[in-house]
Amino acid sequence: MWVVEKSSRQQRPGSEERTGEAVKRPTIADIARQAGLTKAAVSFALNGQPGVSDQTRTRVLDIARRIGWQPNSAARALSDGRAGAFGLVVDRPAATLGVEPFFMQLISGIQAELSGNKVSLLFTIAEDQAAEIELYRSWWAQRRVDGVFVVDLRVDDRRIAVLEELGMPAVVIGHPSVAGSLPAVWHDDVLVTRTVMEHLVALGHRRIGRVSGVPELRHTQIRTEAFADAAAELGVTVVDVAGDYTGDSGALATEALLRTDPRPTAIVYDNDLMAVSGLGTARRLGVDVPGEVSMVAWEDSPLCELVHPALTALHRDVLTYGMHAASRLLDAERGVRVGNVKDASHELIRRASSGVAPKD
Amino acid sequence: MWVVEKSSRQQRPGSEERTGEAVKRPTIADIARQAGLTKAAVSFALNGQPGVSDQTRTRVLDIARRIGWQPNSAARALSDGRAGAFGLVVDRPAATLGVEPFFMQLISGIQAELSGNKVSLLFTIAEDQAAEIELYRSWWAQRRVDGVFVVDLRVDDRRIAVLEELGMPAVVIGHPSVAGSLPAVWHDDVLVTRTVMEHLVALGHRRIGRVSGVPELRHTQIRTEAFADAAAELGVTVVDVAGDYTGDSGALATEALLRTDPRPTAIVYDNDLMAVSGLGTARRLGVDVPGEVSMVAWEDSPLCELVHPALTALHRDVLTYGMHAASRLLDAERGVRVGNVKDASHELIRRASSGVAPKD
DNA sequence: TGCAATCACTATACCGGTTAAGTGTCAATG
DNA sequence: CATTGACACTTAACCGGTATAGTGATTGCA
Repeated sequence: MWVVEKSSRQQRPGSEERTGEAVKRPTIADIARQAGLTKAAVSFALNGQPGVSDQTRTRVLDIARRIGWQPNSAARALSDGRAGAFGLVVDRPAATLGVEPFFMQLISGIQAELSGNKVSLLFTIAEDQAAEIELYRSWWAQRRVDGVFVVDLRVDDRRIAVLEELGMPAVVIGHPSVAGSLPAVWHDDVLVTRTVMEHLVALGHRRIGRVSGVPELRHTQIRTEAFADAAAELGVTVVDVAGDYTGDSGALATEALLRTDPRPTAIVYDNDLMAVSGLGTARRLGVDVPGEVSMVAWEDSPLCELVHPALTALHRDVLTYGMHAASRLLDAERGVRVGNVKDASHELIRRASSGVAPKD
Repeated sequence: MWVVEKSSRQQRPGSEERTGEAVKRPTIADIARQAGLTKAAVSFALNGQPGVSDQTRTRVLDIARRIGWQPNSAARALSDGRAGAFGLVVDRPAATLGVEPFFMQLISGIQAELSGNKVSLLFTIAEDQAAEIELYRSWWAQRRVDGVFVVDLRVDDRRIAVLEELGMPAVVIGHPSVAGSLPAVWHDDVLVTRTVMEHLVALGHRRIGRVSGVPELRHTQIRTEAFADAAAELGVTVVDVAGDYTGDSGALATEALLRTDPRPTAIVYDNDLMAVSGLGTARRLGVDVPGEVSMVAWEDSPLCELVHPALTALHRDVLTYGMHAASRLLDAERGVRVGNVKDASHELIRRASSGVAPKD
């Protein structure tokens, strides 16, 4: 229920032309008139094109600056056939979306790279993958974007084929193995898995629990395999339980793991929220962390430092990740052949939640 | 450091025209040719304009559907003078940004309303308010957006005057008192403050601590005043300490409050993160929650349910909030006189962290 | 001194839509 | 039977940029 109050402002965009100069935005025709030139000459001057004298160019630039001219994006887009914008669509339940700092940081990074290139970012949250694909088709047909960033790769991802079919420039933020012919910016999760496992094994852990993210995501699958491989090589055991990134699932999974016999002496969580929840669950069940069970979160956030004991976590520089993705997409859109980029791996930040394994 | 791998895909947008039909997107000229009509007639048919027979209209629509025509957004924008996009800029340190689900939910809501109207959302994270203002000017000069959503109102907010000067349609998501002539969508924080205070006073609390957000934000100021007023009316004491939404500040503020003598028996936090951190701090100091101190978070999130004891929190429907804001901006942009909208207030969700005040 | 090349522009068309004004055809009407 | 008007279109201009093909004046060189 919402209440409409007193009307306040009169906002009539259509009336701009009538009220005169105040809101009217200048065009190159205005500059041309003031400079006594044609539109073409002004365009040459503004774009550093040859065809005008230095003196004229300076005069044109001065006028442009004085009257605050900026190119009309629609006119330019129509003329040179590029929208000057990239798209990013996320489809995830809103519940898990907001809690993770990942997307905000990613967007910060993307933006940092794009703003210097006068490219904007269209950001949307879609209902499901079908809606996301429809959006791609429609953006492309309408020439609303020049390319897109693809996140949250699925094991069998329908988006890739669609983007390939459309011939739409795109950069995959995720593992190249399911990126088809699209360039990918990615982390080596296999390597990171080894890092975590070695850390835990060095502390004496021999039975390790893992609470995964949703199995449909490709990176979950990759990590699951990597944990199994690392366990085999290091001669230890890994017990997998599937979560879905929510606190609830983290709690349930933790409870299940803590009830197994023998109980794992360490648990790795696929995100910070499940780890925090797992920590609470352990306390509730009277299990000491890290005395009886060590805990590690894959993905760091302020949350990890805030709980007690503070969570050992795998940290990565998402901002830079976003910047790299953006710079790749800029290249791809400009027609540069683009390969995959492997970004720096997650770094293990040791905090209080992981320690030596308890003696039997 | 990042590694460039093998080159993968050849992506040359410029080569589309040469390679032929595969990627070429149809225009109304294509439809006109196939239908044996002029562009104008096709345009009338497509837009439900009079001037063509029903038979012709059907034929045109059939062709359009068959060849997958969608209007070129740039051409339409150039012609009718509207960009078909709104903007949302946030300037906050990335650290506090990501952790709060607020923006993601807000964007979800905005998007839900906009997508039905074929309007896109340009989303950007800016360095500071100056950068944000520059972005507004540039978006407007370039006609990139038809209007913007303004969030995080400051006590003395320079953005309002700029938007008014530009004559740019805008909706303020925040209190009308600093929105100038711009329409606002807002919550009645004064009312909410009373709700919280009455809840706590009913539980016997007479000395209440509050950890505020940054004082530069208008809503912080409003709440601070409201707490003081409510305290006076209810005959209790409120002790304010300023935080900055980070976990660290929440911990410090909590420690400060718990050291005062007499110590407050309840603490209200301006966001969930500081509340969670405060909870941890209390435990660290050996102060029982809610036995010795009750805690309430202003702003609910999965986090609040996840900690122990679960946090009593003020919940609001951010999705709907975003939808209302979007619908207002659509109106404003279309020239409808728009007033302020008061949205439903926060709802107090009672959980384990608040209880009766301890006896002296 | 004559012809070509260069310079600094102008004229014009185009991108893909929308829209005001004009045209030819046919049926209704006085 | 001539006039009117409605209908179903076409013509052409416009939105604000970019790009290509002229054009007149000056300069260079044989």
